[in-house]
Amino acid sequence: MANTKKIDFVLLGLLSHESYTGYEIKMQIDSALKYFWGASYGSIYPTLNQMEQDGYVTKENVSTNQREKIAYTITESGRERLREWLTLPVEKDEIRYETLLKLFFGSEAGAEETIRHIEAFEKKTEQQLMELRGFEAVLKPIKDTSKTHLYYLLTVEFGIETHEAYLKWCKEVKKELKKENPLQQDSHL
Amino acid sequence: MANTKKIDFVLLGLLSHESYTGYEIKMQIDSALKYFWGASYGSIYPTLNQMEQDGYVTKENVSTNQREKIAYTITESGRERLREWLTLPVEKDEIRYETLLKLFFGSEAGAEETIRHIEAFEKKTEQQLMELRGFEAVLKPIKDTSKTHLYYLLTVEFGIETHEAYLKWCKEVKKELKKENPLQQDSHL
DNA sequence: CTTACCATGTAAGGCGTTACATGATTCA
DNA sequence: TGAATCATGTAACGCCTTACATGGTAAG
Repeated sequence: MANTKKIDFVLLGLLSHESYTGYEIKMQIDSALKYFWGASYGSIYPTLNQMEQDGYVTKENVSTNQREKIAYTITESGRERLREWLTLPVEKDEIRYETLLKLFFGSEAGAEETIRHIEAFEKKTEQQLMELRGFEAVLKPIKDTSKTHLYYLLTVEFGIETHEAYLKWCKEVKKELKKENPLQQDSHL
Repeated sequence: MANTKKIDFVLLGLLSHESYTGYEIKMQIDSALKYFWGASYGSIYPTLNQMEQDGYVTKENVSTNQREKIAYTITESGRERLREWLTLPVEKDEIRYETLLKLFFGSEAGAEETIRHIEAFEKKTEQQLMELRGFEAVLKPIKDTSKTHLYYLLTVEFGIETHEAYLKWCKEVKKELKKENPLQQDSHL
């Protein structure tokens, strides 16, 4: 009851910025939203069709030659639905970090094994942080040219702050676990 | 294929620390794991029964008077299965933050509305941070008495670092959004 | 005596990923 | 000419939450 599906609002939100094809929506999700949300084609395309039937979006054939291409545009009714959801309180923020699970149960496998997971997490975090800083560099200069740029930038700043915190934490964890297991050196590729 | 369910390992992991009833497992998940994982009775009880049939845990009736109570204990085979999973690389760490979604699409609702979500997030973060510091205060003095305490503490430190980062970020976001909407004052209850 | 908590479980159904299916276009 | 990318979609199925069902015990 409390938990309604969010995919409708993800699509409506993206389409409130500009018109997109299903494929472009997927690309947006995989770049801009990927640090806090995800979705697959198997949920995007059917939802788009459903929302067209419900009058929240309109579809337009923009095929070039033989390559079929359908652009979706939000309607006023769709915008209203989005705004309505936007005023509702947040239902749930959740994280599911398998890395933390493996750390929590790490005593069964030992410090050495656990350090490996932390180092993998650290490496991934560093890469993502670089990407986020790239977004930041693009968005910061244009943040006053459009509201959407500012809001986008603020979510990027969230990613940066949290990823920096992750890295700081990784260092502490490694230090602590290497006390457990004094032979362990920094592993290099 | 890549994504196998984790509930088995959550239960096995908890039972590797000590024997529990299904009810106690749920309490553990809702206190120690809740910052990075969740599970409901509807998945806990059936999984426990399945794992008993598979020989990963044994059950023991520990009912007191009329109150039925079943304690589960991990077997050597269960421990092996846990250790095996522990050596496998992490498949996925994910976050699903509705707050970030509402911020990303915030331009449709406006700064004032969006600030409300940030303030709600900030308040919840402060409460959770207090709870995490409580855990830290308990665990820090005993971290050398058991490996499990140390690993538990490290996950608590993760919560503390990230929640502090959240709070820092909330301040920046509020500052930035209030520029957008200069009439907005700090809201007080 | 009733509310809150202890305790175990099942059934229905939602949600959404994974895998599959199909075909055009671009580039090396 | 084969691989990568563009592009749309469906079907199967897995996973897990929600809601329901049942009953004991402790405290006020």
